[in-house]
Amino acid sequence: MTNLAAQIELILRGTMEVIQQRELEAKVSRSLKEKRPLRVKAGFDPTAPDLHLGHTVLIHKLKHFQDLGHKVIFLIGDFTGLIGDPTGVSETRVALTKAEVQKNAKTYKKQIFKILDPKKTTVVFNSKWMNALKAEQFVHLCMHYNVARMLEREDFHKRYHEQKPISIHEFLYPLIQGYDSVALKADVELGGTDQKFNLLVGRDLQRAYGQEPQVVLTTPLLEGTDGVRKMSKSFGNYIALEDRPEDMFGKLMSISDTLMLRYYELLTTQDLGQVEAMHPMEAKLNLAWKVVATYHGTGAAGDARVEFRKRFSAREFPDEPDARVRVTPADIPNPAAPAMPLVELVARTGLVPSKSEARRLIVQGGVEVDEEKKTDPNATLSLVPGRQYRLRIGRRKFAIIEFQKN
RNA sequence: GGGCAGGUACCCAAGUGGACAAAGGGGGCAGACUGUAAAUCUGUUGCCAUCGGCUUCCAAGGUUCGAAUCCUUGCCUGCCCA
Repeated sequence: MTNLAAQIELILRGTMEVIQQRELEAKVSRSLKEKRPLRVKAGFDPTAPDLHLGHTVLIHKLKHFQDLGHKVIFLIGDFTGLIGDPTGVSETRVALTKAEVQKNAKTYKKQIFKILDPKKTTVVFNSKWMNALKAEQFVHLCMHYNVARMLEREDFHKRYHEQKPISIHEFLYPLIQGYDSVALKADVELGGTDQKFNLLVGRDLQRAYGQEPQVVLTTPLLEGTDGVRKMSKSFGNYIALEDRPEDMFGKLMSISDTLMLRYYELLTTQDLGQVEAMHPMEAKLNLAWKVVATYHGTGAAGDARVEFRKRFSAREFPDEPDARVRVTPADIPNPAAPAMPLVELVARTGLVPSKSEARRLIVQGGVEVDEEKKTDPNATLSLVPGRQYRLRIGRRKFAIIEFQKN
């Protein structure tokens, strides 16, 4: 097992807040002494997941713990999912049905094991102990927290003062999440920064149940590809786990160098010193490869890399164009001298939204036919039967035009 | 239920009878530059077309030679009062 200082360094890498660092050090050093791994918990609400890289920051942090030999407990909140986390919302969240929860839980499991080692990961569902809890025990649990403290929470506070309804069951959410920590005897719990309150309730409840309180570690929100706002589907700056390998690779290659380091920090276990020593472009290629390999396998990652080199580095025509257009004599007004306006051809690829856009691209020098730039918007391409024409449209779109006699 | 302020292109936002396909910013796209990037600079950003035309400013009506702009109704949003 790795020594204390090295462990702490990796654990703290990229984290927002540790409560308390002293406790963390004590726990780690005791774990070293007693050769007993820490129990590290992270819970996931199985709300409909369109998972993107931003969601994986937490999972990578778990991976760090796993690599250090600690015991990772991945908790799927199937019971809490039925309540709906009130964190950050301004009105009561619609609860999921059991079937939805089950389905989403499955998706989660599939995705996390692309990062975590399934053999070393314990997956638990909190319905297991929550369903077994008797009403009396449940009331007892509620005795350990009070309303005033609940209302200190910013979101509840706001809703209360705005006289918006807060349903009693929403108060139960943090309690149950906290009770999960008791049930699991967690040493450490991870969560996003917005989860801080819920995580802290865990500490209080553990104390109330005579356990040593867990250390709370919060992870930051990952910046999206624009490098500024948090990664989110609604900002369109996200990289989805189910993005095509080439898209994923391309998106990763177009991030800034600064953001690249951030992604290394939060999405890999690679030593950051090493990364900084690399040529930035190599480092970026490496990052893109790693990420794609994680979600699509090394084969796909290799292919994506080759493809990227071709398209962008060498500016070569790719093996597979984005579109193929077949032109037949029926499309030609004058079959004696087969030809078609370039604007028309570009538009027919479907890679541009309109003819106006095609015209614009041509004028701006964004269109090439067989490696030759065409800038005349009124140009016409003579078509030789059976011949293929290679069209480059803009930075990254390629099409093949074929003229067939029949 | 009452009052007030609004709803403009992908987003924010100006425009308050004609010169408006609609300022400005953001974002997008293209070109230059580069490391394939970022930053920067330049151009471009409704549709169709050779001049030019066509459809847009929440929706539906109306006034007018002419409306994003004025009127009516409806729908929606924010704030205030009950």
